[in-house]
Amino acid sequence: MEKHESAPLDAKRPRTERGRRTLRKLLDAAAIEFGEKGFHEASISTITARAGTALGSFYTYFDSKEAIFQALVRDMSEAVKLAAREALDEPAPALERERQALAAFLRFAAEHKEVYRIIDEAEFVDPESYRQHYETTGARILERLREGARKGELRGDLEEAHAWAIMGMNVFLGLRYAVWDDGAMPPERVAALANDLLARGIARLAPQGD
Amino acid sequence: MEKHESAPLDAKRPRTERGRRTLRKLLDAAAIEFGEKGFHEASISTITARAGTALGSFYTYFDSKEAIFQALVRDMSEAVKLAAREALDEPAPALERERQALAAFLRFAAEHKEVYRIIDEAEFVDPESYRQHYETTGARILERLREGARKGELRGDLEEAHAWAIMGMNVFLGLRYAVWDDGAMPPERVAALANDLLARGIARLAPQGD
DNA sequence: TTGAAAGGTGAACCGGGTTTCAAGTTTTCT
DNA sequence: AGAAAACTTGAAACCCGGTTCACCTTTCAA
Repeated sequence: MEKHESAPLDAKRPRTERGRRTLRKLLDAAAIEFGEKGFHEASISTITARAGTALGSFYTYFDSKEAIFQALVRDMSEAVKLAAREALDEPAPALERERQALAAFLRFAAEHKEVYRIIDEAEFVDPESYRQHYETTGARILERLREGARKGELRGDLEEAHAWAIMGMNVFLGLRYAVWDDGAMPPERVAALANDLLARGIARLAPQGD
Repeated sequence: MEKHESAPLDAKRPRTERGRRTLRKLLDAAAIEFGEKGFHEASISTITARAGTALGSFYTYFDSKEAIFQALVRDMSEAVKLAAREALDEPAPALERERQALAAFLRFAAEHKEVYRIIDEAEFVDPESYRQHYETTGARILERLREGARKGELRGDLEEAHAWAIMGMNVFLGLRYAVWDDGAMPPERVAALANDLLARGIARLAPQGD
């Protein structure tokens, strides 16, 4: 079986248990380093120092600084996805699910601020991964909305833009109340507020549907 | 795009008409350069080349690459604010105003993608300015919501988090439909969809207000 | 047991971009 | 007009971190 060049790691995949451990250490160290300092301020020598390996070892696993950043972004995008999936295990009414999803996201963001920062910085360091992350996330939200519509709980005319609106809401609330001001407002309260906005809108008296 | 620098430029303010022109040329060139390449890839020598001045002249006006970036972010934050204010001149129902504000923002973002990119990158290059931009913007939205509540058009329990939710919505819709996919959907349509979400929520049947 | 492949090491290389500077030019002020 | 202040210039100093490389150690499979 040949290696497709889809992921840059293919050529450099560790073949050994020791190798896998080192790769993991590098990734973990990079998450901390990039999370704390951002891409530019971060240095590979600091990453290897944190990981407790030699500078040269870095290049056994990654072709460049960009490469490890990309690997990290995809890793984390996956982690976020999994965290969300877990929080949505049990079936529930559509709106309730959105509330749970946001609450879970807020808790996750508060707990892993680096993740937040790194994915955001991907907009500039690795635009393709950034785009992919949000397109995937948006698609998952839209899927939930459609399911809600199917069950008759949500409006039937919801489309991609609605999913993006919800996603943007969630991301900004995460930035403000989980990353910047962790603890000012409990995730549950923020999620409840946002969910209520989603459910009723902000108008004084809800008008009839058309 | 006026400048009322408070801090770092004071020592370096131009005293002369010629100086003012050069400063302006540098700022304009920097907007293009940073917008196209991002902070990292951008280089001061390219900026001065674009501006048609010598490399050394740069340091007559700015202490560092970071300094000009910061000046730019504040300049643009101001520009966005002004564009929004213009679009909101005439009084209108609260919800209608939000629709207009979003439509104006989308048009502005499509027309000035660099602005969008630069402000976003400030999260990493100049966090303080970034924070300030969004806190100010959020405060203005909240102010509009409160006014709407005062007039009896909006719910009375709207708070900062609601403003941030709306802001996040707007920003993400701007990223998706103005910056990435300009023209896929006209600003007016996106704004109408989002506004409708704001007005009614996404539930199938709108429940009563409190 | 042993050779080959995988992994580890860190000093040195290297390029490129920021920043400095000393000398020139233009503008302003008296 | 004359001198000081403002501004310009671009070559070169400086800095710094990414990347390479030749050699060493560990793991693995036959």
